[in-house]
Formats: sequence, structure tokens, C-alpha cells
Amino acid sequence: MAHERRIQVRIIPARRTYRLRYEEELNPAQLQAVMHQNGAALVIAGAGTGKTRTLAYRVARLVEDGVPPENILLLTFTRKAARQMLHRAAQLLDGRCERVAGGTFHSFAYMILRRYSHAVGLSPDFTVLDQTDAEDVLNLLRTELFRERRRERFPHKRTLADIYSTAINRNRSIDDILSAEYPHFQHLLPELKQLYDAYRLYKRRHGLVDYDDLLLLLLQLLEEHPEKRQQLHAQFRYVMVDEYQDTNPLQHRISVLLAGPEENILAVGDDAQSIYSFRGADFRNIMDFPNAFQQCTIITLEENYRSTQPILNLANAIISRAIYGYRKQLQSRQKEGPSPAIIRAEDERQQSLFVVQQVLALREQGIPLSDIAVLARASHLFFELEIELSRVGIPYRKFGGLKLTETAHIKDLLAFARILLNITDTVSWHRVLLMLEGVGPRTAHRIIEGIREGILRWEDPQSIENLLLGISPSIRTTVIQLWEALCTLFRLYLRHTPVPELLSQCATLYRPLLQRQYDDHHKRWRDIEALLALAERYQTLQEFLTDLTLDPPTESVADVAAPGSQEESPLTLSTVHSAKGLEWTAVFLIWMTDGRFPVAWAYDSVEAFEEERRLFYVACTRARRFLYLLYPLRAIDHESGWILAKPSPFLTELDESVAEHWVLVTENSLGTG
DNA sequence: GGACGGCTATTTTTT
DNA sequence: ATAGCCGTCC
Ligand SMILES: Nc1ncnc2c1ncn2[C@@H]1O[C@H](COP(=O)(O)OP(=O)(O)OP(=O)(O)O)[C@@H](O)[C@H]1O
Repeated sequence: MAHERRIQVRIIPARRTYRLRYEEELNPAQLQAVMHQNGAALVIAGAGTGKTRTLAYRVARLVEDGVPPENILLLTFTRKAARQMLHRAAQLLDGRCERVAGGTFHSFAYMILRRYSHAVGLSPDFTVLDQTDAEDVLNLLRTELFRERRRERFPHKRTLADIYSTAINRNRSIDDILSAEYPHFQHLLPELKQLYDAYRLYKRRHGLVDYDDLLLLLLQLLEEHPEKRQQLHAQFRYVMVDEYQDTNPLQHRISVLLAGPEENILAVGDDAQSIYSFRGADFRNIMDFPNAFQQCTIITLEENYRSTQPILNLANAIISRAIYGYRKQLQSRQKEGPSPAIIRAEDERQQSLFVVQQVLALREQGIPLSDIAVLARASHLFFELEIELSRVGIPYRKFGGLKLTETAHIKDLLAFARILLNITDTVSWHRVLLMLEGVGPRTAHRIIEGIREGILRWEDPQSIENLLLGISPSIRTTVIQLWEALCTLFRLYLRHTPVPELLSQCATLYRPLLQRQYDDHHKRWRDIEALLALAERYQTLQEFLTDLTLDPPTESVADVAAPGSQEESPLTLSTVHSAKGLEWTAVFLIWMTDGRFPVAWAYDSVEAFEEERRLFYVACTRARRFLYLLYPLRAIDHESGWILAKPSPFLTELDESVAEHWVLVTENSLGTG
């Protein structure tokens, strides 16, 4: 063996191999965001550029890299969005991704506050009030505080809630908000402050927390309890936030604190899609995001994968007129496609007829109803169309507007359940008492005074007598009957009766009252049955009620399924707000008239007007291929009957070239007239 | 005194 | 859907 060849072997540094082919599924900028390691990063990009997709892949990538899913936190705008994204990641990789902590700021806050309740002075079983619950509390306190006085106009309960909420979310005083937004109520400042104090006291006494408190208390926990903050950093080593343009100042500060010294936070958003300023959101948060950290990688995504270029040309034209924000131009590889159509209808009915006709035509072409959406600025603008859809038998689902949990009959039913959880829940008592025949605000108030004092006790059924002194015999009997029924329910509750069973007992008690109160009780009873079905999955009443407020069933009450079409997946009707982040092959946007979109009061301020414009931009960028913008020329006005409507300025300011203009004419069919 | 029916005018968007 | 207002009834 004279010549022995010596071959040197060396260790090649491991090239990380992934199960997913990220570089094939993502463009270079998306890939950069997905592979981003440590430190803060901001992905700022226009509609349809794959921000959501990027987040899903980043979850998968982190998990693949061995980050325990529990150490990842994904904050999104709705809980549904979080679920879908994690589900997507799980499909891409494996089930571990479902274990990632995900939800809204509010649901995350709830989870953390449950864990550290004592640190912020809460009892661990605190309850969350939704918007309408908060309004009900304010309403009750208002009548109690100012019962004898004041004939003059007091703000609507909704306005009250809005004033207080805006003050908190924007970190301003009530005085500031009044002078900025409600100057006509400025003289009521002392009363409004008094009411606010009463509201805070009420919440504290009853262990209640509203949406704003969730954020406020989480922030307080992070700021004032360094050891808790460190525990949270240790747990959530990678934080991701979607839709950052719609965070409010509280959420922004929470995000920064959650990122901690390692600054492992990745935020995603589009300043041109900021549409929640009425909730305190401020698109400047996304602009300021990089400044909050030592170092921040900024990634922009340029290519739109959703829509055809004609649709993007229109979207670009809309946003190029915006006063605020970064300029950007959306570009697509799909250069060809039908032009968006701007369509003039004579009136609302003709608008509905066209939508129905065109939906059917698209379905003929093979586009399923589930790939089509009709959008509008406000949910009541669908009423007429809904009638027409039902008549023709097109199944649809409606999102946005009045939610199931906000309807009077569902709130009535839940009031019974709430009394079982907390006998001093005076708001629920108020609701329930007013349902009884012969009981009005005055009697209810007298009874509730006693309940507030703690006179009524489950252990002592006779205690009700003390509340009924001086009340007429027939009303006494009614109230006592109610109380006895409640006591029976309470015994069931103590025996850990399953939630659906317990609620169904509440419903049995409620049913005659429902029938007495509402002419359309059949329809309402179906809603109650729907609610009972939702309760099936829950172990405790607490959990159920909390989920109803933190993750309310978004679908509005829609019950149309024409015979024979049960199998077909339905058409979507949605407010533009609720359509955020979603996409459809064909999108109709109805009621593009001046005063409806933009809403009339948006003319009061540049900020409001600009937000309407962004909202319009969001609406148009939901469409993949077909976009129809409709405006009826005539509308009904309360005072003058028919009035001539003008098309939205957002339409008239557009260049002729970005859309086709259609005019509808109704065929005079066979002289039936 | 208080409940209640019937009238009118006003109603955005949502965690 | 909700609030305020007013007349009527118990
Ligand atoms: N690299 C890619 N290759 C193929 N399809 C992509 C790619 N990136 C995104 N898409 C597709 O483009 C569409 C829009 O993506 P996505 O919803 O993630 O965008 P987005 O930026 O979150 O939009 P928006 O801001 O409007 O919510 C989706 O159908 C997505 O699957």
C-alpha cells in the first residue's frame, strides 16, 4: 500500500433544515419576517400582502425551532382571528401550534388578571361587563343619582359609556373629552364626574370589570409589579401582534412592556387600515412602534396576492388622496381582471334587485355563495336586501351590528343566571323585576334598595318579606312567586347542575314573561334555543358568561335558509368593520351615497372623514376579482320623504379610468306595471 | 302614585 | 331598539 490517500473529514456547520419549505411558500420579505430571530420587528404593509399569512408561518417556524408553544403569545383583533391563524399554523406543521397562547388583548388581560387578581385588588372570580352591560349599569346609576332633579337633557347611556371609555383609552380626562367631542354637554361635567365615581364604586363593590378595566389593570400589573412582569417575560418569550394600526395607547404600552428587555416582539399592520378610532385606536401607534425599542427591524411587503390589478388601481387611487400615512402602491401579478363597477341605482329596491341578480349570475359562473360578500357601512343598511334575499331563497349569514348577546331577550334570560351568581347584582334584578306585570321603575327601585343593603339572602327565603313592605298585595304575590322560583334555581345551581340544564330552567321561568312582553316571541325563543346550544360546551356558568362577553358569537341574528338550500354554504353580509382581514372573490359595497358612506357626521372633523376613507379602502381591498360599488339615487328622509341622494365623494373624486360606470334600468316586465 | 300603552324622533362601527 | 312625553286606568 504505497499510496494511501488521506482525505480530511470535517464537520460542516449544521444548516438548519425545516420541515416546511418556507422559501417556496413566501416571498423574500415575508421570509425575512418569518425567520426574524431576536429583537423588535415591524411588518408594515398594505392590504392583501400576506401579513396574516406571515404570522401563521412565523408561529410554525418558531415551534419548529423548538420554542415551546406556551412561550409564544399571539395577540389579534378578534379571538376568532387568533384561532384561525393558529389552526392554519397547526395544519402547516402540527398540533403543537394550537397550544400557542392566542387571543385579543382583552382576553389575554382576563387570563393574566385571573392569575394575579390579588395584585391588582380583584377577587379571583371577578366578572367582565360587556359594552351593553356597562351601559345598563350607567343607566341605572344615572336614574338613581339624578332621579329627583334635572329635566334637562342628559347624555344617552351609549354616549356616557363612550365618554368614559374614550377618556380611559386615550388617557385623557373627562373634561378633555367633553370639550373635544361633546362641547354641548360641558356644563354637565360635575354630574358626569359624579356618575363616573358611582360607576367605579359599583364595579368595585360587585367585583365587576369592564373592557377598559381589563387593559388598565393589566397595564397597572405590568408597571407596578416588576416581579410579575418578569414572570410574564419568562413565559411569553415571543410576542406577536396583528393589526397594530388599531391598537389604542393602552394596548401600545402593554405591548412595549410585554416585549421586555429582550424586545422579542413582532408587530404587523397597515396604517391605511386603521378604522377603530372610536375605540381609542390611533394609527400613530404603528408609526411610533420602532421608537419604543432600542432597535427595530422594519420590513415592508410590496406584493399583493389577493386582488387583480384593476381592483388595486382603484384602491391605490382612494388611498393616494389620504392626508395621513405612508404612501404606498399595491401591485399584483394578476394584471388582468374585470374593472370595478360603479353602479347607479334609482332607489334602494333597484339596488337590492341588482345585487340578487348579480349574485345569482356569479353563482351560475361557478363562484360559490361563500366566496361572495355584500358589505355596507352600517348593518341596518341590509334590511331591505335581506327581505329580497329571503324572498328569492338565497341563504346568507350576517355579521356585525346587533349581536345575539345584545338583544333584549337574551339579556333578560342571562339576568336570571346572573342573579344566581350574585344575589346583589342590582342591574340584573332591575331587568327581572321590570318584566313582572304591575312592576315599574318605582317599585323596582324600592325593592332594589333593600337588595343592595344585603337584606335578601338565599338561606332565608322569608327575607323577601322585608323588601315588600308597603307594596300592594297583588304585586307582592308576583314578586314572591318569582323569588321562590329563583330559590329553586339556586338549589339546582348549588348542586352543580350542568350549565345547559340550569339555563334551560331559567328559560322555562322566563318563557311566559317573554310571551307577555313581545309579539314576536317565537323568533326570540329560537334565539334562546340557540344560546342554550352554545352553553353545551361549558362546565361552569362563570366560564360561559365570560366567554359570551370576551368572545361573543359575532353572527347577527339571521335565520334564513330557504327550503332545499340547507346544504349550500351561505352568502355573507357584513359591516366593513367586521370584514377586516377577510377576503372574497366578489364583493358588493352598497349604499355608497353621501351621508351614508361617509356618514354625515364625518364632515365634522378631518380625522373622522379620513377614517371613513380608510374604511372605504378596507372595503375595496377585500375583493379578489369582482368589485361592485352601488349607490341608490333616491333615499328616504325622515322629514321630507323622498330626497335626492348624491353619490359618495369617494366615488366622484375617482378618476374615470379606474372604474366602469353602470346605470340600472328596471325592465317594465310584460306590462304588469 | 304608579304602571302602561301609544305616540314621536333618533339609531355607526366593536373588544 | 330606546327614550321621552302624555293620557288613561288601577
Ligand atoms: N407568498 C404568497 N404566496 C401565495 N399567496 C400568498 C402569499 N402571501 C399571501 N398570499 C395570499 O394572499 C391573500 C392575502 O393574504 P393575507 O390575508 O395574509 O394578507 P394581509 O396582509 O393580512 O391582508 P389584510 O391587511 O387585507 O388583512 C391570502 O389569500 C394569502 O393566502
